[in-house]
Amino acid sequence: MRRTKQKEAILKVLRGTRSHPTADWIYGEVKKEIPNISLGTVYRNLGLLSQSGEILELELCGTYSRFDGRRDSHYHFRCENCGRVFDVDEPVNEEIDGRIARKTGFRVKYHRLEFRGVCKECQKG
Amino acid sequence: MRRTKQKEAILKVLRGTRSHPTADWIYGEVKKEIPNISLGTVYRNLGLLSQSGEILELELCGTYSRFDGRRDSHYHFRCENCGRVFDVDEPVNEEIDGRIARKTGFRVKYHRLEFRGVCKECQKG
DNA sequence: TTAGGTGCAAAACCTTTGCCATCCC
DNA sequence: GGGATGGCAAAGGTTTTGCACCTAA
Repeated sequence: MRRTKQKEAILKVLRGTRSHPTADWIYGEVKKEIPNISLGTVYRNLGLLSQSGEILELELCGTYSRFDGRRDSHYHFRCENCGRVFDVDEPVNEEIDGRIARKTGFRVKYHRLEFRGVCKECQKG
Repeated sequence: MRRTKQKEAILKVLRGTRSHPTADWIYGEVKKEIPNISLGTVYRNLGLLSQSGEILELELCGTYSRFDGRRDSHYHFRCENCGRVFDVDEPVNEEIDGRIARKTGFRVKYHRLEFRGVCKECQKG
């Protein structure tokens, strides 16, 4: 991966905030330093950086939302190869929400836990 | 929320699968029963149903991706009111991935844990 | 009766891509 | 020099919305 001033600037913005910004917000910030940078470049670099592990893309949804008809709380496993989502049969940790609430002062309603990796079928290939 | 045959059909499809489908797949299934249903209706009903808690929308990302400049593994809290994402200072559970891997046969690389609720600032309002 | 729901189509939106110029190694 | 990048703009694909017509309650 080549080092460019655009990439540096994006990284600097990202390291300098704790706000988990969107691509568009990053674009706005970087624009202050490189006025003619394009949004496409921001996206391309975010992709490169997260691919190389230098940054983290939160909640990589695939591209579209998925829905679940189960009403009980449960966890998920997402295969990074085929994109499928499986239910995981692991007891839900009931006490952790309260602990986080006490620690942070936030009102915690519930939590979402998702494992990532490669499903059985994709391991064969 | 009014009961309509479209809503019933969507719910039936969703309850009858374990595949965590996308809106578009659901649309295709429901179309078999109600050929002239529109994709807009599917989206509207999925919204209503998940709002009322009858179904679960996985990975409600807001609409766009968010990025994080931190490289170490950590957890997040997402405020359902203002949409902001915060880091949570809770030690990462290192052993759970192995346990899930043994149990499921999947290769588990890591997990993503996100708490949901209302942040301190939004509680004031 | 009437507020909420539906179909259709267009709009909105975020993200990706093609093309060509430019820059780093 | 030559392949990787950048800028620009158009394309892509999912989701939302406006509007006029229904329909469940």
